[in-house]
Amino acid sequence: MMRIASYNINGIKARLPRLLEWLAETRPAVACLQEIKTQDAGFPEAEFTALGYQAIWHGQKGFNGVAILADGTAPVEIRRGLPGDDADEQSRYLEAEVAGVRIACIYLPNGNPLPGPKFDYKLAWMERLRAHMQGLWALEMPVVVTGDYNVIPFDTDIWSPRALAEDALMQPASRDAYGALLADGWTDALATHNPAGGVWTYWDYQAGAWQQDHGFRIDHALLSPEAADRLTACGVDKDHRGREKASDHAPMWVELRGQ
DNA sequence: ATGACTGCCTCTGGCAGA
Repeated sequence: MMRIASYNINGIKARLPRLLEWLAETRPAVACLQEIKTQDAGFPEAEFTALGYQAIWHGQKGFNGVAILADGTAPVEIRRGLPGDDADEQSRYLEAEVAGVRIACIYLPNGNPLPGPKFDYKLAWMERLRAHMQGLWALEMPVVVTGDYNVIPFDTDIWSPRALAEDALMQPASRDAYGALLADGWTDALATHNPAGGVWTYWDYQAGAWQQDHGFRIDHALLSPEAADRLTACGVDKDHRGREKASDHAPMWVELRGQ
């Protein structure tokens, strides 16, 4: 069994005690982190080494930033940065191989406000992602593309579709771009195992969203057929959202048979 | 309801997040 988790931690410096606690308690084989919000030099590598995890990371000053941690082994880095735009300097993509599984850690652009350049960037980024994922598909190996997609795929993925109807996370263009990935054949693990929806990975800090369970699902794991064939379980570590100084996201994970 | 929180770097207020 191999558990691969994704966690938008909203600042690795502010979150480090919670993050180390989660790793120690749940011990995923692989942890994909988003929004580390630090430059490369500020990444707390030693803290993870002490826990038995080896890491690669792609940081950026103040915003964004992604990392991949592996338990007891070094993630073999394949790529940093999403291809398709040489002018894109935002740290949102990191790809590695761990135990025969290709793992892509993504932090897809939020896209607000819209219309405007940020929403255009989001849609362009999603087109680039689709093109790159078609190359991953062709590898015919287990591939897991996981992270913060910043897309609420269906109305059943939010407590109130009307609440975010005007938001970039729910725009038809955002959903269509996500739907194109599903049409290409990628398996949305959480959606497949929870066809009725109602599973959240994010609760806003504001307006008592957590207390009222006003959440939605934007953190996803898309699996190639070779990975989907090995999918035995998936879930959300919801209780970690309710802890002191928590991220506004909860970790989500998939379990693959073997290795 | 121009609302609400939180983190970052710091022009300690403005930006970004979702």
